[in-house]
Amino acid sequence: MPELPEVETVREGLAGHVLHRSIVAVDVHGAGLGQRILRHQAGGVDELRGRMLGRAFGAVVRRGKFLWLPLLQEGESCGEALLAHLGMSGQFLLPEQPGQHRQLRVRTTFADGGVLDFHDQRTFGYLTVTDLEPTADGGAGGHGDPAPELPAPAAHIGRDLLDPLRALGSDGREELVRRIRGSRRGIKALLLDQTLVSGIGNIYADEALWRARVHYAQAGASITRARVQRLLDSATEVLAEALAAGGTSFDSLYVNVNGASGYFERSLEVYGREGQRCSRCGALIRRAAFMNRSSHFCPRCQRKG
DNA sequence: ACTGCGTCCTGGGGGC
DNA sequence: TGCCCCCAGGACGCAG
Repeated sequence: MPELPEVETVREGLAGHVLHRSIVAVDVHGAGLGQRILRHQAGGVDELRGRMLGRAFGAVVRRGKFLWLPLLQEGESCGEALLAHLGMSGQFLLPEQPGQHRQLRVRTTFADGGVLDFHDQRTFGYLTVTDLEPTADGGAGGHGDPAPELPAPAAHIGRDLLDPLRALGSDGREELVRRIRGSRRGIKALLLDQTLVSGIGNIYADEALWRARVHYAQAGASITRARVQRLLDSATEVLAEALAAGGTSFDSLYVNVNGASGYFERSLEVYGREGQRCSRCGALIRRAAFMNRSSHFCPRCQRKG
């Protein structure tokens, strides 16, 4: 399941291959499922083609789990970008020998004959060309951004923990801690709230909570400032380590742009390890429902205080 | 304003 | 062997 480390791995893979190549065709595959990928494009594939053909990608930018590729017209920015979200199972693939595949949904063809394919089994992902607008929070859009602009549909997304500016401490870490401690919601709901801090999904939320020894249902307002800081540090560390490993390919729905799996799954301490022993204390890892999702945790290390 | 739950979707796997 | 049901969950819309 693509979260920040997986999306960043894809961003890096795309950035090395798709820039400054003229787009000559955009085609939808898979009947209704391909159309569903374009559900946020009001004018459908016709509008998508109208805004992509003859142009080229100038960059590949990511904030949280959102990816976008600013478009160039005659080598100049045109204020528009192809916005992509991978959802649960979206994949960008750069096949050396373009062929058909059951889950191929949208194919972009470049003038040199190369293609960029978007695959998606569950079709929670989407592609849409949208206008760029200035960022409201003052920073750059995110990783890989050439300008402080965001696609309109992603403008509400918060900065992520690997954002270069956040890492420098020059922005909202204190504001984030304050907002977490001002909420009565369970801490895992706060970690997953993409408007507060983006990029964290179910796997890395569980892993960060285990590292910081925090129970998923502990109310934000009941956690000390120091513990919230430690939790954010843990989340930052696990995201960075997973990125270094190329991401987590837990259920094979995530691969990089060359079709290769990431290998962070072997480093997971709680996610998918129900019934196995906690590496820290030996207690049996449990799985429990929270927010209609599975939460994996150590009942001894992570107690609700 | 804030919170939480239902919905979308496919394929793999377990149970009978 | 085959079939049915459940489960995985990111983001958003809506109800209370």
